[in-house]
Amino acid sequence: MKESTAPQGARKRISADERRRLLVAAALRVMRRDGVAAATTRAICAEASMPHGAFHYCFHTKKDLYAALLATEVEIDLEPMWADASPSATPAENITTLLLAYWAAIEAEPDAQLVLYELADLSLRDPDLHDLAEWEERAGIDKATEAVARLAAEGGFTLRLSDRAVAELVVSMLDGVARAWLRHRDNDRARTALTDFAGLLAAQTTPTKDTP
Amino acid sequence: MKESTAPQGARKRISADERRRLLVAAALRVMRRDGVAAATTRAICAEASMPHGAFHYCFHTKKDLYAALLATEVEIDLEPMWADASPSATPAENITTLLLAYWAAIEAEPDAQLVLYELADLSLRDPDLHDLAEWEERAGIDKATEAVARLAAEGGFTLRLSDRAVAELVVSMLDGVARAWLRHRDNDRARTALTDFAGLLAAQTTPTKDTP
DNA sequence: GTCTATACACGGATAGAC
DNA sequence: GTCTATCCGTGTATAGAC
Repeated sequence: MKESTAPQGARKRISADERRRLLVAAALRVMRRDGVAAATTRAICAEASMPHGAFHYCFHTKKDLYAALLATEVEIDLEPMWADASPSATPAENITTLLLAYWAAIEAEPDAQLVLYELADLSLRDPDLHDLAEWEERAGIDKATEAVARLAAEGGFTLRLSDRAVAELVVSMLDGVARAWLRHRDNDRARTALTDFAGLLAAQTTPTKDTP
Repeated sequence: MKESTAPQGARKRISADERRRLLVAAALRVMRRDGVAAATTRAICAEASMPHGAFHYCFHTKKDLYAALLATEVEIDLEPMWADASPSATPAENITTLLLAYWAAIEAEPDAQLVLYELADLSLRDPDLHDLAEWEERAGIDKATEAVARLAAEGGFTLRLSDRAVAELVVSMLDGVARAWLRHRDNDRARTALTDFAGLLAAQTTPTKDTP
């Protein structure tokens, strides 16, 4: 109670909220290293240097941890990738550049990506987690839609399909290519596929008439 | 040893090979119904009306069952789908028709598809299963490549990209769309995406000059 | 409020009976 | 060759100590 008198009394005393944060981080490390299946409550607590019992004090059920992970899950930040896009390049070049920039982020952290997919699979079976995954997907499509709109605007072209339709195709294609890559691990094949796909999209563009 | 004398002795006597077959079938049923995670050795044996011990007598380890499943895994039969393709239709129409026909097969058995994906995820983590999954993928691409070639020939057009490149894109896109659909379960969205994609491919075609 | 030790259930695997 | 009883490890949850 006497919060001002005994600073050393807080030696091991951590708030439940902080513990949750630590456990989520530890869980992610274990999952990336050994897979989602290996991320048992015991393994996670060991990783976080906590007693086993701490887990259920913080999360009550393991599903809650999954939910926290799905909510926390880091999205790839598109912002720095726009640096490579240029108004002087052709639509095909700009689309390819952005697609490959995004791909590089995936390729750089394959384990993180795999965890994402394993969690996604989990959420497909569990009704409680399903809503969360669906929401997450909507957010991804929305973000992609914005990116498509911005790319068209900055690149000076318009697409035959709606921004949203293109975004859906892009997200699905990236998902499919990423999963295929996790199997064959052939960087060139993945990049070639995305470049080919960019070509397909570029063929749907017409230049905006503001530079006659 | 006396194989000719005691027919009634075979009352409950089943060959190990036959048992394996039965267990694989039972495993698939359980997995489709309750998910791969719920397909424990006990649950599988119960489904097959066998004693628990029978499992390890037939498979020695559970991983062997996974391997058997990945090898057995049914592929979607393309053959009947060609019926709908017609030489008089446009390339766009023919591509769309075939893509949607394939999609219908996936949509008709969502649970089977989910199991396929769950097993695929498993194989990504396990080095022993990885090779098997990779081989399976090659086979899928090969089959798709043939289908693309046949479609181009029968539809009377050629594609700007190689048959194989197109096949890779198609397989990845189908994979991505299928997984997205497993989340949102919106049939229209999936069909629209595939139709849009077919349009992208159709734009890459030029008619073969044999009907001047 | 924070933490630990323990109970309980279950899955995979095996030794040994039939 | 077929099957049963049992072991060991592991995951989840809780009762109760600090």
